[in-house]
Amino acid sequence: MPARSKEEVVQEYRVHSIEDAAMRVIARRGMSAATMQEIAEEAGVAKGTIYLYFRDRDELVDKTFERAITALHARVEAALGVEQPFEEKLRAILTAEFKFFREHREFFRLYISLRHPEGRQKRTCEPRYRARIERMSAVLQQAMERGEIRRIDPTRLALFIIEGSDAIIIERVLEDAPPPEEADVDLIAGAILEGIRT
Amino acid sequence: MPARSKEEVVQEYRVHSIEDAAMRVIARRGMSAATMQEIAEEAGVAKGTIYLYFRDRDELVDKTFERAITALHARVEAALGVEQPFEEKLRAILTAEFKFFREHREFFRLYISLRHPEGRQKRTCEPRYRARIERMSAVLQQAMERGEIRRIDPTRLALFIIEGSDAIIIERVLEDAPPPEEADVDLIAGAILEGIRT
DNA sequence: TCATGCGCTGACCGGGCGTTCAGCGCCCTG
DNA sequence: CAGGGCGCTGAACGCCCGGTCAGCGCATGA
Repeated sequence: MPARSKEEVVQEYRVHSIEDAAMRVIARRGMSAATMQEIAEEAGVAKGTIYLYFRDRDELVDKTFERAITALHARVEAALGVEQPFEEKLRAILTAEFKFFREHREFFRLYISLRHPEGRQKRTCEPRYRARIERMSAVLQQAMERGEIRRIDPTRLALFIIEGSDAIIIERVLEDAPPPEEADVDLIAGAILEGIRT
Repeated sequence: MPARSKEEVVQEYRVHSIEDAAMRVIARRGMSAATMQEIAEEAGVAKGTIYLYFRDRDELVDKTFERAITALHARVEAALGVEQPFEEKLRAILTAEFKFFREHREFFRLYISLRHPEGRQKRTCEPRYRARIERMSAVLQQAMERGEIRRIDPTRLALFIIEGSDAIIIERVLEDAPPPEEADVDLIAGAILEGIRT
């Protein structure tokens, strides 16, 4: 039983094509230099067509970000087991994020641009980013309650870990031949768990 | 003996006024929404006047960033003693950066925007940012040679620490009543030196 | 095969912004 | 006090880009 009519399938296909095109153009031109014209060309449609599926440029960018970061959240959530020691959870999160950005290299610039929104454009983007922090914060808090890690302001700590890791993830995206993922996961997990003092 | 003539003094004053105005406007509007018109009004001059002192918008933004980040580097350098244990160096760097961004709150948005440049605009900005990483990397490397901290890829580690700290610094700028600076310095230094495992 | 309409197109519009430059007035000098 | 030039001004210019819409052609169904 096809719950979705043929029209809906076509519609969804178009929407996704355009979002994918937007992501690629933003990745290579940057957020502010990405024009509707170029996005349309990249998607193989006319400029006007985009406006049949998205109200305006903001909505297109918003929805594109939304879809990607929802996928990222899902990936992280799927990697997290229920009864896992903290170290495994941390490594699972990092590994999931590394893998996600390896498979979606085009996403990184959109992500960079929308973490700290400039003008308006905070409808969906910034809350979604904050949700990443809050998720990590919750994991940290749970580990503190279990006595696995020291008691430290979990939100601050989450911010520190996420942004530090993101910096390494972005660096990897820009590198021609990044080191193996386990090496960077070990580096981060080791530094944050054991500290760097000898 | 005035090495600088009156004209030079006036010129420098104008240049600085305009740069300061640019920084304030970028802080409140965001990089892409900051117009030459508004920067001119903020500086109390006509739009055309800006072009007597800067070739174009890019040069203005560039020079503004340059001046601020040079001041930041100087502040960090001044805070670093020669023969200091690593922990003190790390705390000195963090404290200097916290203090700098507290006194130059307007700088943070320019800093965010130019860390990862979009189009061209990499003449001075990105290298200056990389220099921050390299400076931290050098401090880490020295500490490794002295056996104060474990041997870990110093550039990666520097990236992790700087970006993690920057995230907290930016968070503080956006907070109405941030916690005492020592609290956040302790958090970062503690987490990175001793780790968070109990 | 023809009529219908729906989805797509892309030329066009309007506004905004960076950049220019002709002129104005103030200061400095003789 | 008169003349000149230098620094500043802001109206005007042109480009660029987001957004629109009249019309075209293809698929569909009779």
